[in-house]
Amino acid sequence: MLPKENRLKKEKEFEAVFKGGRTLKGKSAFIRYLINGTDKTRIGFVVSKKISKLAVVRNKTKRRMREIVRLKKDKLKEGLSIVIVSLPSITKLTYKEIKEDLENLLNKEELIK
RNA sequence: UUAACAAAUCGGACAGUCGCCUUUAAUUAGGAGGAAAGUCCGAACUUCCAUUCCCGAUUCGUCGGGUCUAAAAGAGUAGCGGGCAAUUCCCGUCAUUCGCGAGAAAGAGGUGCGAACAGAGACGCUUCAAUCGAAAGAAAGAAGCACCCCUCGGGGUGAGCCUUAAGAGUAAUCUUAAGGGUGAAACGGCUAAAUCCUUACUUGGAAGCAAGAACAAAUCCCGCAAGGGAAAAAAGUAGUUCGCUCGAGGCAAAGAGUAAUCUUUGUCCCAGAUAGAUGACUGUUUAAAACAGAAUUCGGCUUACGGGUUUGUUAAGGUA
RNA sequence: GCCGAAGUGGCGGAACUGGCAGACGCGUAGCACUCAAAAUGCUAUGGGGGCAACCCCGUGAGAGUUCAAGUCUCUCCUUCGGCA
Repeated sequence: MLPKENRLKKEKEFEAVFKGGRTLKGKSAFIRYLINGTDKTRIGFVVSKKISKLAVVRNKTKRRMREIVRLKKDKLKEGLSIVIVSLPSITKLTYKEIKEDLENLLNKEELIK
């Protein structure tokens, strides 16, 4: 789990990222990001009911993504707003496969320090 | 021993590293379920509406605050008795059906309207009729009980039904005895959880924690300003806090009761988030895997579920 | 999270208080008209069995009540809507 200051929370913040952000696409998820003008990097996760009807499965995928991002957090640039939206195929992948995929996305030049 | 039946119960553990939520002086303490699920019933709680009474105001029309749930209407329940805050729930019991059995299933008070098609006939009476087929049988929701005897048309016995009495039971009901009529018309055998009337009992209604309560910006407007915002509009908005977890609570013992359940005493505090906290990795245990994630809170019901454990009972077989 | 609604042929959409499911419209196929087509008219149109008469199964799925269920009751599935 991420500390509170690194979480994206407000409806408006999500809207801003979806409106103005740039997109990167992977196998398990896609990422939209935006420079928010503060010195904190904030990250939000989206797992819709289309991924799975079961709350257990949705919680699990969210927690896995959070864990991956938590371990990667220090290497990211500051002052970004990032939203990670999961794709339906994510439920078929193992933890290691998701980790590889997300790390590939986060290793792009614009995001890394 | 095998096969069953009925209950109860567990829902991985331990150690380490890195994180999250609540909490604390403190890495101090705690951190998803038996179904957290479906949202099918019921209750608590809150607001609104209606009603009763009281107080205050009044332009006598009503309005505001508090309090109560009387009547009617409406709603609910329906073998009988009990339990519960309450229920479509639970326990016991009764009659019925199923099973060799342990057991299981299910139960709508009274009266009437309506009740397709087929059929002589669908329940009150009268009248009519006595279906088709050699038979098995067919048609129907029903086709008119069983056995015995003979001279084939009757007779007898029993069951069923009705009445009365006695006994058992809180009651539904059961048992016994006596009497009665009855085999072609006495009795029994259909009628829904939908509609109407009615009986008994119970009950204010509706919406839901996104219920609701409190505090309350910026900007904007008025004003020279302090300040104000019921002159108009922004705004009682964004946001924050409360509601939010000590409860019809858990555990243990004693007592009442066939039981559901209740009473008393002792003891414990056991999630409270708000883009929403339980995760990731490693080791050991043979293997760690089922269904599945709290969102106002409880009580039920229902559905999903890998693998176990315990208790009681029944049937059949074996041994002593 | 809480509350509510719906599901019927290939499609839309009827079926009133339980009594012959599929009215009506669209579409599709065949025939007629035409040199040809359109338009129009007529006929057919859920599935299976049977020479035929006819029989059986079909209203999202599964149970129940009833003589009889698209309709009433319960469970499950899918889709849609409202509430800050």
